[in-house]
Amino acid sequence: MTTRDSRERTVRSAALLFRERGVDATGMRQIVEHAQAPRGSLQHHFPGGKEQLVVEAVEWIAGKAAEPLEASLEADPAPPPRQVVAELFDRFRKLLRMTDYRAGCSIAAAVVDAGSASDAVALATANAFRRWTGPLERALARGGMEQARASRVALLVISAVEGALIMSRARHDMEPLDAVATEIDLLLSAS
Amino acid sequence: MTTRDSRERTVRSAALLFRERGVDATGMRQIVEHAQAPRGSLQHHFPGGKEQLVVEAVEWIAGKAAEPLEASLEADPAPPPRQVVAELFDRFRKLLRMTDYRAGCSIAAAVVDAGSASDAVALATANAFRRWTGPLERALARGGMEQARASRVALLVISAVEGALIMSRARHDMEPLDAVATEIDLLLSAS
DNA sequence: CGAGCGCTATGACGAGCGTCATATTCACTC
DNA sequence: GAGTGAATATGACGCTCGTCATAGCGCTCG
Repeated sequence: MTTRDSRERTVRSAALLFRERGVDATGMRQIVEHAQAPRGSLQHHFPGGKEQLVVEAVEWIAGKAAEPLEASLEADPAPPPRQVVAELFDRFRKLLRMTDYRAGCSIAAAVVDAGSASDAVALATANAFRRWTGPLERALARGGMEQARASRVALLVISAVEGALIMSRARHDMEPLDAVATEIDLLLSAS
Repeated sequence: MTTRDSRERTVRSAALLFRERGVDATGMRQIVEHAQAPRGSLQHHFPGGKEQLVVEAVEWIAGKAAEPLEASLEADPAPPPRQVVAELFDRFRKLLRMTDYRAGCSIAAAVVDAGSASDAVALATANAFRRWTGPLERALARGGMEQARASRVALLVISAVEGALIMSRARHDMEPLDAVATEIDLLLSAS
């Protein structure tokens, strides 16, 4: 019932707050408050403490973001890679616009703030990125791209998105993300 | 004498610590300790508090990283853009290797941790990125690339570097950075 | 010599942090 | 309806944080 809801809401709120303020600057009290969840359940649901919450938040947001990618992999008339990538950029464009350039990527935040300090977090972030590059790589290969190149291009696309997200946040404008989207599309067209 | 040294060492240490642990997780006491600088001078040298220190650290590291780019712009036999970019990747490869994948980019750390909270930091990070894209863009344009495209490609290169840095840190291996370097070089070859 | 100033030393302040110990309430089964 | 374990409430713990107030150096210049 509301019980499992409250646990899930906590994980979700953690991910949302992390991507705006960073992991370290986000306190557990703020998380449960944002989630409208009881503070008393923190030690019950997350006995592993903040580290566990960070890991679960990373996994949650990774799944959330990987869904559309995996979905388009299984779609009947498989959409061309160009379209899959374009939609990926669109989602981040919308995120930046909706939060007035305040939000970034929760996973990047976890890497920057806690990646060097906790092996568990480092592992979670590495897996999270693979959930993005994996489907993308398969989509590219199925689109006719040589396997080794598909692997590299998938890494390039995700790297470019992550980096452009940071630059657009810093500049408070969409130019980096737009420019990167344009050039990546060009690259995919020339396949 | 040692006086100005100590101030500069503090800024330098701040930048170095930020890129490993993030801005928020790095305390002022740790910074002066790392810099072997007197704690008492903090309020004297940085009356603006931690925010000022973050801004100066961002400016310092941005200059440090922009130096080679600007230098190759003024070199007599101007090196081809491909080489300039390759050397850029090499420097970050070395950084990752030397710190066992613990270090990332101080500027990215500042954006993630404090970019949304402080206008001064946001401005400093935006300017820092421009100090990288600017010379790169001019190098590309001088290499024969159309101006609008040179601007986009410069943004792509820096974005890709920043993103690959994050992914390589998370995975503790060089594959993302290597893959991105390869693909970017391919893109520049096809110019 | 001594006044002034750049720099440093030191300790305290209030706030927030993550964590824990200890109840208390709730839901559900025998 | 008693009992049982999951879920929540509450407050305190020790620690670190950024900042500040206050004082003490060491140097130069009048």
